[in-house]
Amino acid sequence: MEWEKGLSIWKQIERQLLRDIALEVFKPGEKMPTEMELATRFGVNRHTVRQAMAALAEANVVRVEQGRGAFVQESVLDYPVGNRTRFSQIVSSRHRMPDKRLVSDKILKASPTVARNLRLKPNEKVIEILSVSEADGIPLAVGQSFLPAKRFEGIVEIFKGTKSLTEAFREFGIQDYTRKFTKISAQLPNSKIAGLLKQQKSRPILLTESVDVDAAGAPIEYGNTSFTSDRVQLLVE
Amino acid sequence: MEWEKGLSIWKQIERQLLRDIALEVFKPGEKMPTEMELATRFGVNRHTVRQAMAALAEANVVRVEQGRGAFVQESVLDYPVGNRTRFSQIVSSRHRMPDKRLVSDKILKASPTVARNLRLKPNEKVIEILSVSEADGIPLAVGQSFLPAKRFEGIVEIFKGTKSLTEAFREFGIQDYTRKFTKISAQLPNSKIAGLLKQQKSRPILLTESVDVDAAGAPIEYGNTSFTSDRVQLLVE
DNA sequence: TAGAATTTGTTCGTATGTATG
DNA sequence: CCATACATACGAACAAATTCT
Repeated sequence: MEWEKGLSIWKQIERQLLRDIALEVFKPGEKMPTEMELATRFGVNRHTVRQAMAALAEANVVRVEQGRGAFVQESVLDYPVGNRTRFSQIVSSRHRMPDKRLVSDKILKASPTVARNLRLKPNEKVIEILSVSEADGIPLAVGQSFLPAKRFEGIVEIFKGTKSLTEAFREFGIQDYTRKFTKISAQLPNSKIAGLLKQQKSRPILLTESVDVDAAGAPIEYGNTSFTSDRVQLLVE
Repeated sequence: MEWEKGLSIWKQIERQLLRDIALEVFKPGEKMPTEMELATRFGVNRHTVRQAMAALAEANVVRVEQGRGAFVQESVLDYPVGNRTRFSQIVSSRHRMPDKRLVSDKILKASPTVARNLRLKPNEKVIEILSVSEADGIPLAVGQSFLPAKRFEGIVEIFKGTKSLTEAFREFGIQDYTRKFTKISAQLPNSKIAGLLKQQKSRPILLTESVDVDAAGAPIEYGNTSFTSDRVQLLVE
């Protein structure tokens, strides 16, 4: 590579790498060449490459993981958190194919937390639905939803067909519902969640805990959603 | 320990540990005894203790880290994210002593991101303020704020006295301001942030990116805040 | 910074009790 | 009474992450 005068070499390497990423020579999510490989390719010292990479990492273009390498950051999806959040609308408005895949469902007794949030008596029956939300086949979130079993008997069958809880609720006469609150925390995923999200166990997740209520204010869903922090960020407006 | 009939041993151990935590025999944030220690103390197999611990971890009472041990979860502070979030009000309303400590401040040229969010021309001067927010002397968040230097010349001195940006803004004639948006992501902290938050580098942080605007809609602050995910969760209502 | 020690995580296997039909 | 399934409990060995020396 020819060095341009008056511009530091690491800046020029940074620019070149930025071009390569823009042109998808290195694709989002993929591993970049090692620092040594890049150093030989550019004919410079490894530290010069490191300076360029540090700038890219600072600008959030790549993500460097000790012992594993550097990875091109995927473009993050802004996921609005509000009182009328609907997954399919959000994703398709970004020109991506949404899909919500049912992983498992069962009927069980409400734990104290679930009972409190759904305003049920302890040990009342609830439906637990585990699902994975994807865009273009890439998992974005894993949701664990709890619904009062008495009120929503048979909802799982409808959900399987429509792949949307909003639609399924409509079948039960709920035209509209709103988000009562959303609590957001950051955690490291357990093996199950990491597997479903197809991500490293060492990468953090955004965990939301939320309650949806019907027009009358009665809780209809309590859920935890685990978002991949590499591909999603939450947006409050 | 005497085993009660008709109740599985791991359930009884779970109850006992829960009592110990409630009575602060094991205090929030502290390390629990190792599984082996507990197993000998209760006179059972390590697996039996693990089952009890798994239940406590599931209920979010403890947090288990491979190679390190189990820790009692600290009570988390609900930090509201809205368009009128004020740090000192939030913390003191929870009966805790808020403090915002200035770490550093400098004047520098706006990076592209900063310029875009503050609606400045690239390379215009901005004030960068790095601060740590604490409650009862425990760090909760590290904030990096950028303000237009031209408009807020000398604000750092006022901030040093009042320890509140809200107050400092008032000195500049800004009676009221609102949050335009907040973007939330999860990351692992770099060494600097981890050090300021006094937390492990392997524990994730909640990172918010936000812009505040004055009554006329002009951006007055662009900032990134890193919250300890162990002691804070964000709340959207 | 290399290796030993510590601690939790996972996977075998075995045995026992309990509920169900 | 028997067969089956499931949860409980113990034991041993090894993997993986972290801390100590």
